[in-house]
Amino acid sequence: MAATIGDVARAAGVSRSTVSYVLSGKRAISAETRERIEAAIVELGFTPNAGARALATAHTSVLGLYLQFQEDEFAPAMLQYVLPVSTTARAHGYDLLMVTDTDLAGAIRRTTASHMVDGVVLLDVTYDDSRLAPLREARQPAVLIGYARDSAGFDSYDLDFGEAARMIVDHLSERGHRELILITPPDHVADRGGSYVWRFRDAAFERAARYGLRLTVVAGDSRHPGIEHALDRALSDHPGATALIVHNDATIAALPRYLDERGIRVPQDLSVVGVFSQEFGQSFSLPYTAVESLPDRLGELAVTQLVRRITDPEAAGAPIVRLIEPGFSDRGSTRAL
Amino acid sequence: MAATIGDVARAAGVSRSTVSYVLSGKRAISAETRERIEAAIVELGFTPNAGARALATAHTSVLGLYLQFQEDEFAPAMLQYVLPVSTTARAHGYDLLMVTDTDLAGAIRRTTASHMVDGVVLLDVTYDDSRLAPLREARQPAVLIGYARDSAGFDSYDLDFGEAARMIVDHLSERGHRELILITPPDHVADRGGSYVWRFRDAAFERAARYGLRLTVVAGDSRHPGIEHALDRALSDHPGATALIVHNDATIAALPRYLDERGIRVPQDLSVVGVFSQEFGQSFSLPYTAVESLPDRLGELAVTQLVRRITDPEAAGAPIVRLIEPGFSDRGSTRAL
DNA sequence: CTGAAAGCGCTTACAG
DNA sequence: CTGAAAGCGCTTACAG
Repeated sequence: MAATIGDVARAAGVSRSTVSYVLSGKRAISAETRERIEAAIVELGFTPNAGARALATAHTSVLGLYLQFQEDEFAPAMLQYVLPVSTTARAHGYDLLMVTDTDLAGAIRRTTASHMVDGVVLLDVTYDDSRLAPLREARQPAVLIGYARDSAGFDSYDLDFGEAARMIVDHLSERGHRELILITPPDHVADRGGSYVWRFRDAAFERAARYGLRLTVVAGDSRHPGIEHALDRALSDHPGATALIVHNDATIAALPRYLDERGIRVPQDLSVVGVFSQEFGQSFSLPYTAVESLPDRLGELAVTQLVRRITDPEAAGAPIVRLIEPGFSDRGSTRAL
Repeated sequence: MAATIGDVARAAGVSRSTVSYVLSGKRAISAETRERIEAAIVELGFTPNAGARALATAHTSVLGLYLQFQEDEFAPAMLQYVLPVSTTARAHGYDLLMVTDTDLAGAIRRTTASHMVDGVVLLDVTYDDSRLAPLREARQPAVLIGYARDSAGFDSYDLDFGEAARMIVDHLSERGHRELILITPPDHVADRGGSYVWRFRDAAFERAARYGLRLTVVAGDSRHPGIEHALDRALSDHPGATALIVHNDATIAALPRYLDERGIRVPQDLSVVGVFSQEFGQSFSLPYTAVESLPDRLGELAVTQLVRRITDPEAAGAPIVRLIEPGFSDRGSTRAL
């Protein structure tokens, strides 16, 4: 069987506590003793047992990442958040328990109550998220990626979708556009509490009104051919529109082909601005100017804050609600009129 | 603090072992005693501590899922495997530790040696995979998704890419095509040991030769505009080709738009067959007939076998190398000549 | 600078 | 049908 700390102690001729202190560095050890112990560790291939350590210290060095894949959502967008969370967690010495149960609230209860994780990262948070209740019962701190009505007790990070909308409307207004179409995520996303839908939309309306622009909103779809139908409807009902704002992953991914098929040239016939990340744009070869959604940055900030709250709750202070300013990437898909 | 088994025992007026046996069901307990204990469990909100349980039983009910995101690979394809692995693991009572360290071999060593996981799922396995060495040292069983030169000691599951190629060539041959183009994954994928590249290609060649068909192979790219260049080259160098076989995620995802732009109609001007999963086809709205890569099935089979090997090594028998027959989904993108 | 011992919260032979 | 006790492999006050 695998070597234990006792085996190492015996081989090095010291007590188990001394081995433990060499491992943790929590007390001064003489050079010779340390060397003997380190040699024994290497020799025996000793690695501390994680369960034993967790039991003794009451922490696991594991973070829980909870996410669900909605049947009606566009899956490829999700992965962008998983990787930076994982990478940042490791950079801080944490591993990641990835939980995708259908009953996420139950899974949160189960994994936090059994002390499998030191902290929780909740992805794709909705406005009245049912997963927050079990999270409030948990002993572990949590960070939300997304925006909830009541995030009391949790740090939360999200893109500033209001600002994203304003940036786009400003950009189009400056370029002389007076009639805009906005494709939003499908209605069921808003119904489910995806607040980015209305935060973006309301800000776009407000800004358009300020400039006296006409803004038409059409809910997109997440599946073919609903995507194309929504676009057809939007464009044929508003032949005067000169710019299309797309706040919908599935639609923007399908857009290049759609426009090619309809013979609509960008930006000559129509200006296009999207909301998506650098990487998403790359995966789908999207040639559109975009407000960038920065999943890397959100993931990193969220995990870093969570780790701070785990390791030094005092220093972490009161919970934060942080809205990140989007990036902007001009790919030349908007025309000056 | 959280309730322990001792608190439950005290509340129910029994010993800790009796509580434990109620939990595990490993011995008969009188109805009254059980009821009292169950009431106490609910009352105190008791959930066993996972670390303590792992220490006592030497198993964690956690599987490790190890994967890396190559800079030059097409990320959206990866997620398809993660979800079925996660779902199947939960169905068997296991949680998932998702590990994405750059140094995966080191991460495998670390997580297996510290006994954080009961078993290992390795994704995207290459022909001479450097992660197999640390896996051989591990006490835990492992399952490979992919195909390695020497998978001794591990169960492994992969799509039968040879059969996939034969299915496609047969299909095109039956429909009268005599000159075919095959777009493969980029060279670096094969260089890295992605054996599906040559298993597919060699079988395609062999089959084409049998029928006396002409088959031209062109390595695709994973990024825009290399994707388009490869397609341009392939099509202009072989104007007589009537069918395109695409064994490359990034290329097939970009293909609808590419063909639209070039004014090439499918299947009138060109027949197209791809290799991709149902879900991938859906995400990218791909209108092409395809041999299906069945990530759901592979993930499920792999995890089920891994769990069997963990729980009942005798019954699991000798390690398996299993190549799964692909699905076939005719979307009408091939023409009879 | 180092050791002996208690304790973390479970499970499971051993006894009755 | 149930209990007392040992043990899993660590960490960390307590002592010297």
